[in-house]
Amino acid sequence: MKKVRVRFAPSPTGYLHIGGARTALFNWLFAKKYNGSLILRIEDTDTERLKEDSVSQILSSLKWLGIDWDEGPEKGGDFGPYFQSQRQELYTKAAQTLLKENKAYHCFCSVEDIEEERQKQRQEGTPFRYPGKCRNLSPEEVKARLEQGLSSVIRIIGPDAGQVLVEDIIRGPVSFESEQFDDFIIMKSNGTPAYNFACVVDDNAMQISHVIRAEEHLSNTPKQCLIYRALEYEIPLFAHLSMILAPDRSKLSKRHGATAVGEFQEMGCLPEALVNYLTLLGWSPLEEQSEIISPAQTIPSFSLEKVSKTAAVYDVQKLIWLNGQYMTTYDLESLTLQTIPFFIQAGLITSLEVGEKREYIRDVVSTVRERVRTLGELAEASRYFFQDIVSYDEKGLEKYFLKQEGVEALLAKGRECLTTLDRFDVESVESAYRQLMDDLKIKGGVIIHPTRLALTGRTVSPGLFEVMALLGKRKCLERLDKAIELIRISFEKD
RNA sequence: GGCCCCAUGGUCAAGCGGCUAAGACGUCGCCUUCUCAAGGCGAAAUCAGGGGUUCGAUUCCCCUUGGGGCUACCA
Repeated sequence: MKKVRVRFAPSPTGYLHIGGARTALFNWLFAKKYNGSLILRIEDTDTERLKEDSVSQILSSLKWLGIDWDEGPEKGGDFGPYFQSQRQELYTKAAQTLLKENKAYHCFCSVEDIEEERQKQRQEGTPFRYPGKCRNLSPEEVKARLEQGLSSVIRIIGPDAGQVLVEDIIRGPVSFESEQFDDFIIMKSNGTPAYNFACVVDDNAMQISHVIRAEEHLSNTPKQCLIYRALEYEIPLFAHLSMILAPDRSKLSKRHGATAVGEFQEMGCLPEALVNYLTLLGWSPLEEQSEIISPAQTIPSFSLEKVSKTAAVYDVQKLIWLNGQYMTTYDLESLTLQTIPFFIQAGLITSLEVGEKREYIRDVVSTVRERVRTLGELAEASRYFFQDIVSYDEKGLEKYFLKQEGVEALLAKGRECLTTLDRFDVESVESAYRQLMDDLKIKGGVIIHPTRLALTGRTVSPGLFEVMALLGKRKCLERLDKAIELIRISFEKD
C-alpha cells in the first residue's frame, strides 16, 4: 500500500466547530492507524471571508484536542508552504498547462452577463450551465482582449457525455451524469484559484493518498475528478464523512448554542471527553469495547468502512455525561491544573494565590469532582471552600433552621464536640459526630442536614465530614457560630 | 427546480436474508445513602410508508415521503 497521507484543510473563516473537529479527528485516527502523515493545510484563497485570528484559533483548538499534524503551519514539511495563499505559482502554472493543452480557456463574460443568463435559464426551468460563449474565441482575440486589460476568468472545458464515477470508501461508487457539468471556473478574475482547482492541485502536489472530508464536498468531487483527469493526475481515494447536525436536524450554526470547540473548552469540557464523544459520532467501538474509549484504544480498530453514512445529530447531554466520567477518573494533578483557570474566573482565587493554595485546591478538586460534570460546575460547586457564606439556600433555611425543632441547640452541641478535637481529619470528625448522634439518640440526617447548611450554605455538597475536614476547624466553628446566631435572631424576632 | 447522499427508540448506534432487533446517553421506577452525584437492578421506547425479489426481509431492488448536501469569480 502506498504511504498514507491525509489532510485536514480548514478554511480560516471562523472557529473550529465540532464538525470540523470530527473531520480532523478521523483523519488523524486514520493516519495513526496506518502510520501515515496528517497534513494541515489552510485554505485561505478567499481573502474576503478570512477572519482575523481564525488560523490561530483553529490551531489552538486542534492542539487542545490533542490532534497533532505532521506537516503544516508551525511545523513545516517537504510539501510546503501549507497556506494556499502562498502557493499561487502552482495554481497559475497548472492553469497555464490546461490553457496550453486547450483544456481550459479565458472567459471574458461579466458577472452581470452570467447573472442574466442564469435568470433566463431559471425561468426556462433548466439548471444553469455556462453557455460556452467564450469557448471558441480565437487565440488572437483572446490575446487582444487580454492586452486590453479586460477582466477574465479561466474555465475548464467540461465533458459533453458519459458519467463521472466517484469511488467513495464510505458510500461506494457514486455516479454523476457528465452533462450536468458546464465549463466551470477554475481561476477567478483576480488570479486566485477556485476551491475545486486549488484543492486538486494541492492534494496532488502534497501526494495525498486519501481525501477524508465532510459530505458537503461529495457533490464537488466529480468536478474535481474532471480536473484530475485534465491535469493527468492520479486520483486519490475519497471518503466523505456524514454531516453533524444540530438537534433540529439543520446545519450547525451559532444559534444552536455551543458548537465551537472553544466553547466546549470554556464551559469546562475536558479535551479527552470531547475527543471521545466525537469518536462516537459516526463510528462505533467493537462490541467488547467500552464507549469510554481513548484514541489509543480506537486506533487499532478504526476503519473508514465502518464509518456511518447517516448524518448525526449531536447530543450535548451525552458529551456532558462523558465529561463527568472523565472528571472522576482523570489524573488529579492535571485535573487540578485545568481547573485553576475556572477557579480564577469564578473569583474563588486570584492568580497570585495559586501557588500558596495549590494543595488546598487539589484537595477541593479531589472531593468535589465526582459529583460535577464540567470544570465550570466544579468551580461553582467549590465556592464555599474559598468564600464565606453570604446566604443560605432558601428552602434549606426554612426546613433546617427555622422549622426544625431544637436545631440551634443541636448545632451548638456539634460545635462543642468539634472544639475538643485535636485532629481534624475525616475520621475524627465523623466519629465525634457519630458518637454525638448515639448519645442524643438521633438519626444522622437530623444533625447532618442543618450542619451542612451552616457550613456550605447549601443543601447539596460532598459528604459532610469530608467538607468539614477540608474546611478545617476554625472555619467550621465560625460558620456554626454564624448559623446559630442567625437562628437565634430570627426566633427573637418572632 | 435539477443532481447527489442518507433513513433502526427522543439522541448516538450494533445488525450486513432467519435474532425474544445489542449497547450507550436521556427518561421512569426500585436499591444504596447524610444531601447531591456516582454505583447496582429493572422498565418504557426503534426497523418512515407502499410495492416487489425470496420459503423467509430491518437487511436486496423500486417508488413515495422525510432529512441533508451541492447547484457561486465560498470553501
